[in-house]
Amino acid sequence: MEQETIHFLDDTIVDKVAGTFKALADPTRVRILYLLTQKECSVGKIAELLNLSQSAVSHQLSFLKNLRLVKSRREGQFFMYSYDDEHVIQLLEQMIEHASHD
Amino acid sequence: MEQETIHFLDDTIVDKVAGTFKALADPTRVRILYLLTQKECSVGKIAELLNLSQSAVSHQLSFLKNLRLVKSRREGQFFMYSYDDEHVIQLLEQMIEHASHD
DNA sequence: TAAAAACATGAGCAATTGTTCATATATTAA
DNA sequence: TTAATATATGAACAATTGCTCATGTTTTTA
Repeated sequence: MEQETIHFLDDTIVDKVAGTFKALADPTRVRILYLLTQKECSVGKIAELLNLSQSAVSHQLSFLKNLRLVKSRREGQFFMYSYDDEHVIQLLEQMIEHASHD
Repeated sequence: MEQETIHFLDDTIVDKVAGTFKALADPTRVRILYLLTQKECSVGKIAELLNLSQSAVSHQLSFLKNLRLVKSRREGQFFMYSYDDEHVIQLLEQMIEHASHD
């Protein structure tokens, strides 16, 4: 009789995994994060480049910042945003690569 | 004057990326996919092992199958499900690894 | 100091999501 | 054939999401 040992994920891990993927599961956030892989940007610049409202961008950045996927630094009247989780950015880039190849 | 060339993602790519990440953005689907990394399973077995209703599992499998992340084969009265996108499974495993390490 | 610019944030709303419940279909056993 | 088992699926419903709109805060400019 065959015995297979199955491993189950802890709730905290599952929620963290799903929660982080959720950050990548929206077109607007994908665009924002992909932009930030190329250039540190202010909120207004992101809105301009991606053709989004200032408020929408700010809300999404707030979301991403809570998950520590992006960080910001003040520069005069601007807030310059950049990514803050290289591993997650790598996963995003891998998925873009994957989605581009079929 | 500094010039930076910025690349923008096509809509179809963005939607595909976000759509695939959406599949990984729910705790139930993460559990199901992680189980399937270890063992081909019937619908009822998944429901039993993960303590979910048959209907909930079936709906989620239907969702995952539409994205070609899982496949099924008939075995008598059972439908045996397994994963069908090794690359996406790798991304899931990487995120689990990442989430486990802090 | 007053106005403008950049950003954050709460409320509200339509759209989407994940589940349950009821029921339909298909296979196997009696 | 009939009953039981395994799965699929549509409807409905509460919860969540992502946006807009209005407004608040901070910094810079006039």
